[in-house]
Amino acid sequence: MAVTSITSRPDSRQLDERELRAWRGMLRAHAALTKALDADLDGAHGLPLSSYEVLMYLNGAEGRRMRMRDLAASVILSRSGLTRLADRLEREGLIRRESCPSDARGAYAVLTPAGAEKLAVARATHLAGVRSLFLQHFSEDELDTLAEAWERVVPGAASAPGLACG
Amino acid sequence: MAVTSITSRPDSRQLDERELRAWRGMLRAHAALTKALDADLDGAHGLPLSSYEVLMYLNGAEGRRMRMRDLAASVILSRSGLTRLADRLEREGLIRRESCPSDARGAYAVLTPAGAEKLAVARATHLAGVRSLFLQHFSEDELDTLAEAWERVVPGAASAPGLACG
DNA sequence: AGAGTATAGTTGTCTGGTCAACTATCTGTC
DNA sequence: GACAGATAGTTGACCAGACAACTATACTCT
Repeated sequence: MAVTSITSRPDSRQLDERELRAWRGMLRAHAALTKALDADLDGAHGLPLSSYEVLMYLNGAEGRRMRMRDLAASVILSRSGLTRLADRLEREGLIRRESCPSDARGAYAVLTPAGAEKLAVARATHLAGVRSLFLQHFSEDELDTLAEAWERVVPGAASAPGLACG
Repeated sequence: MAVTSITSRPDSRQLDERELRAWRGMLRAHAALTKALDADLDGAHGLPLSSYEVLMYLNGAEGRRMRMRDLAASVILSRSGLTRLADRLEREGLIRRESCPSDARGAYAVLTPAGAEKLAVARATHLAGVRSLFLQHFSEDELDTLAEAWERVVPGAASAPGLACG
């Protein structure tokens, strides 16, 4: 009588409407959100979302500095991608690089005072955007449910390091 | 797309843990999912996710053809981006362009038999991926809940055209 | 009918990202 | 303590998209 359960859903057929709504909905929502947030941030402060995230992670880190590899993982970028992003931010004076005393291969990205200042100004914009476009649509319980859902899909997704830094 | 009301309430309070888990969780889950799905598809069939989506939409459309602008909106690409993607697909023989009799400015992208064949083969891979990486983690009720959430965030996100085409 | 505006698609140019290769350094094993 | 991988970061080459400009066509209004 076969109300389809998780385990008995056929695997070879097309996605049904329910599945499509959940799946494509996420793709579309993500695209719309990131595009809008990036436009806000870049428009208001000339700071693309990816740059903002670097500053944000650095600001939340011990000594306002992070190893490049960790930073790359945090902002979801390849190491080379982060190298180039860091180049740009360094050129703008928002971060600087420092060599790592305990590992001569390594480098820290360090938030400069100018970078911290920029972040402080941009944060209001970004947080307002995240709230008005995303968070406000959900109750606290629903946010927990969502977080739990992400955790199921990608273990560690919700419980990432660098929390509580905006 | 830009948030125009951001100045009305400059709530720059940090996000709390609950909010961060829900928000960053989505960013991370999305990144991980699309990366994994693209790798699957491209690895198995030399067909990137974006190409797959074009074929999929065409296959589900009336006469296996769509106007370029509609296709661009469906796959979430700029018009120029779609022009270039269509160029590649046409070069591979998976689609062809046809002029539009009712509007001389317009062009159809039409799925070729080779494209339909390619899609048929790749679909199993993609659907299996979407199921194993995403859908299987949720009950039917939860999928409905998710779809409803997307709809709240971006009206129309879940109820997009081109449904029921895999 | 003609003028003015809007739209479809393509193109030039640029940016931001990936991957693979490279150098320098670290670590574990014999 | 030297050698054989691993690992950190950078660089070169390349690619996919975005945006703006352009051409051609369609629509609207008088």
